[in-house]
Amino acid sequence: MKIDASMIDRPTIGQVSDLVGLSPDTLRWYERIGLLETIPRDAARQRRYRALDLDRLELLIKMRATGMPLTEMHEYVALIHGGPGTRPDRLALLESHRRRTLDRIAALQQDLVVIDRKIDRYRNFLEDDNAPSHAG
Amino acid sequence: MKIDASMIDRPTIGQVSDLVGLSPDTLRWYERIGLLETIPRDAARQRRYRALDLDRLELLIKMRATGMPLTEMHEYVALIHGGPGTRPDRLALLESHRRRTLDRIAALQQDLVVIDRKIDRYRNFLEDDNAPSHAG
DNA sequence: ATTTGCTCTGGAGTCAGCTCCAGGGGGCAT
DNA sequence: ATGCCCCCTGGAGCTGACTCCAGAGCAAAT
Repeated sequence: MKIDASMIDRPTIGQVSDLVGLSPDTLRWYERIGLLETIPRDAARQRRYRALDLDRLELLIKMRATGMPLTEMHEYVALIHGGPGTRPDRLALLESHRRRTLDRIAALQQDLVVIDRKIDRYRNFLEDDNAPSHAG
Repeated sequence: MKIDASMIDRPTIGQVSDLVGLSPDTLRWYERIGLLETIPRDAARQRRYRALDLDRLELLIKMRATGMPLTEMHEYVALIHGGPGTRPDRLALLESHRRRTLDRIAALQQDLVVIDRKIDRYRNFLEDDNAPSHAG
């Protein structure tokens, strides 16, 4: 196999999959539903991802990881398609997502308090089992 | 309607729903799949939740809120059914969930970094738009 | 006595987000 | 030229977690 620039710069779907941790099926599916642009194909009609596709993908993955629903990612992509004039809207969308994520982190910490209380109760049970009554 | 102790101590499904924020359908469904014990019924065959049902429910809700899948909640309930001898296992389950939740919080914060970078880029775009070149 | 409102059961439907599959290449190692 | 491995498309299938519905009961209000 001859090595050319496209091999280095333009990974195939399997390489991207290994790189970012999404399955090839998921990558194809993101493209189908319009989260990614149509990825350019090589002579054999196989996908070759460009740097800009990977950049978009990185952001999408972080959005997903922080719990943004696909519908909202769709909105974001639609704004991109709307051109530079939509930058304030994109900023607003990201800022509001950021706020929500911080709120969710705070909520998680609160929820953990209840679980921690339960953990403490179980720890006490176990202590009592090991030292049933040192005054008996 | 005569007010008796059961009205105060034993809320109906609607009252519990208002209290905890799960729909009556979801409460019935949690019972069906065995996350909650069979709730005792009153003379009219309607559910009357006891304090211990509500305690369990509170924990389940916090488990869900912190992302524990139903299957693992099932395991926890199965351990309860296994009697006091399973307390070490229940503790282990809760502790491992606690760890995972802390890890997830850390991951969320990391993921936000990428989003924050994007936000900064958009902020810079907007600044440039407002003051295109102060040396022009 | 009829309407209103909550509840019941059991089963079906929904939605998000993937995941799998059939049927068909291309390219390279043996 | 025969595997083998990865890739293609389009559509179907799956899982988790609910959510809705039909058909019925009881009880307080009008």
